[in-house]
Amino acid sequence: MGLTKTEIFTDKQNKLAQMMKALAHPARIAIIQSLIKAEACVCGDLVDELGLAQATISQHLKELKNAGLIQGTIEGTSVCYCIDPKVWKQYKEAFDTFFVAYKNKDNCC
Amino acid sequence: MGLTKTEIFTDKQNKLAQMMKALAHPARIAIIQSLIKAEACVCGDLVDELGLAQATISQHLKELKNAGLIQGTIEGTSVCYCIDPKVWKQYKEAFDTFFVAYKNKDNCC
DNA sequence: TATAATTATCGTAATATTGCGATAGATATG
DNA sequence: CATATCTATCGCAATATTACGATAATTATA
Repeated sequence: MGLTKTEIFTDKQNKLAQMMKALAHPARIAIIQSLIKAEACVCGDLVDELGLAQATISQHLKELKNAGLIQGTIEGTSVCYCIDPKVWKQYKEAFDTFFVAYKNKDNCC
Repeated sequence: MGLTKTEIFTDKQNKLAQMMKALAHPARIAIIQSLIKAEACVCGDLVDELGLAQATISQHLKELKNAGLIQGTIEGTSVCYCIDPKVWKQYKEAFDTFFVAYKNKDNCC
């Protein structure tokens, strides 16, 4: 086992879970927040900023890239990473929809 | 290795990542959505509803309980689970704050 | 072309997660 | 009290994640 049974859930449920997963690590939260503050960033800056090895940062950046949240454009010897506004909006809306679904009705438990 | 270095991140970053992790599985998303729809629920119903074994459901419920998102009150031989409104609100606000921080400025990359 | 600078990838070790059968624990009912 | 019902926990196997050193790949510069 150890394998999530995606086939028994809806596409939306699987997608939302994957979105959550993309952000379910403090390093990736920190990277995103750093990109927001800087509006642009290269991996090297992040290695200095966070306390993780270059290989580790690169791996987290790859996951964020796979999630679609960030894009990287090559700029000389370095890479400029930034947030993808469209995907960010999709995330925001998906999360909003999820959290808005529950209204506290005080009529249970 | 294999151990997240929480000590190099802020409390907020660690907490937000943990919140994301609590919801980073389709079964837990499905459980929450089921609780929202039913306004109350027992574990047995979820076992029928989702296609996972009772032990697995119980494990996911435990994680959601640890995350504070749900509460369980014993009701005879079964347990009535429901969402904790206060914690839900905290989650909602934390997520909102995170997603609102980025404004698309079209002046990068 | 050689060197420096920067990022990606590979390989590996340690830890975490997922799923489930088996079983224990708790409570209602006969 | 014995039995049925329901949930929690244990133990295990399979897979995933995290972290990092070493190294490859790419591009700028001397």
